[in-house]
Amino acid sequence: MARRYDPERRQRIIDAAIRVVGEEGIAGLSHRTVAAEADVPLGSTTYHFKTLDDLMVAALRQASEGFAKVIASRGGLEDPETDLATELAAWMGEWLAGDRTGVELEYELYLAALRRPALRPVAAEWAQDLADRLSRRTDAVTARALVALLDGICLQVLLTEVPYDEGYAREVLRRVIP
Amino acid sequence: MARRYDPERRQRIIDAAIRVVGEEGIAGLSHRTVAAEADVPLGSTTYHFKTLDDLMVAALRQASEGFAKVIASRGGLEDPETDLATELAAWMGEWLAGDRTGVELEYELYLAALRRPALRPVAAEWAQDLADRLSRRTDAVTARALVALLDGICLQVLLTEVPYDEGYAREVLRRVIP
DNA sequence: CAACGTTGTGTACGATCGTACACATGGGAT
DNA sequence: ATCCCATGTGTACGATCGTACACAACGTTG
Repeated sequence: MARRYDPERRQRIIDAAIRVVGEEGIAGLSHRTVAAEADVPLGSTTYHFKTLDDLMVAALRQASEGFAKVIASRGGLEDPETDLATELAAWMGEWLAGDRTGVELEYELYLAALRRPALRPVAAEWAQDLADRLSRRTDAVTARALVALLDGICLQVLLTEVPYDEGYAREVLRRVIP
Repeated sequence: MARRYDPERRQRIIDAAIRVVGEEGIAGLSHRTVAAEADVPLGSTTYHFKTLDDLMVAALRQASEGFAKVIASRGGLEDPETDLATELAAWMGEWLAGDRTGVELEYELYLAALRRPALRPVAAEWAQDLADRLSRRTDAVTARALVALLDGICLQVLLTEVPYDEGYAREVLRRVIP
């Protein structure tokens, strides 16, 4: 039977789920594909996550935390000496220019909340965290508007394959900041 | 055998697909569910649409055209006497307050382009049409920015269940318009 | 050290899916 | 009138899915 003692089994399943979504999309997410990717038997994924929604919630939360760390590590966003619009436009450019799989993965999980109410609190927390962080540089209304505009600009790039235009992003972001 | 002569078969299948996506989401879309909804045999859906992507392209295109008609019928958007930000914020409020299924359906198909390259040209056309329409009231850069901001605000409402705030929308839209 | 509950494993069932294919039918071109 | 091909129908196959369940192993608690 060769039972494996694996105290981090649950975490490894989440990591595997994120890899699966990154490579195949949510459409390719199943208990079986995750089990194969994590190298655990089928029963193990169904034991730790009764439904796929549970698994997606865990994956979205982990993606959100990873995103928050990346944001936090970018000091320029908090430095009052920098221009906020310039900083945001530059950061978005780096993010979109990097690993496309990661960007698509995060947006796909985030947007999945549209049809899956279980994901909405996590998605809301994600957006709220980013807005809170921006609130250190501006007021709350502007912070929310910036989050909306950032999302909209990213979606235009991702959905329509229009190349990212940092100058355009900087310009319109600046308009929103009073 | 009772073969039915049905010259609008293809169109009825698209209509059925839109109803299925509206009620069950893209996850519930299959040749079989659409065939049942359209009251046609399975072979008929696979004949008219070889892949589900083909069917989604047709559905997205039809949704886009319906959306364009709704926009066009709203005269205020073109009337230079009205305030554009106020008009857009009011229109978004009506749209979001109306049939939620329709809103979710349109966004779900639109966002599906993230992972399905076949949908991207249609999604791009959708966004471009709206931007072109807005260009009659403002410049091209502002029009694109407005589309992005509208998308971002709608997503915040749909994903996080924050109630729509028309005053907030009007305010930030106004900032983008030079 | 014994009982128990958590964690892990293997397998099976019924449902659903995309796909393929053989065949029927009838409109329109010739 | 005849032929051809787009259109429509029915069925079957293999793959995959969620779910359930019986059982094994191990850590913990008493």
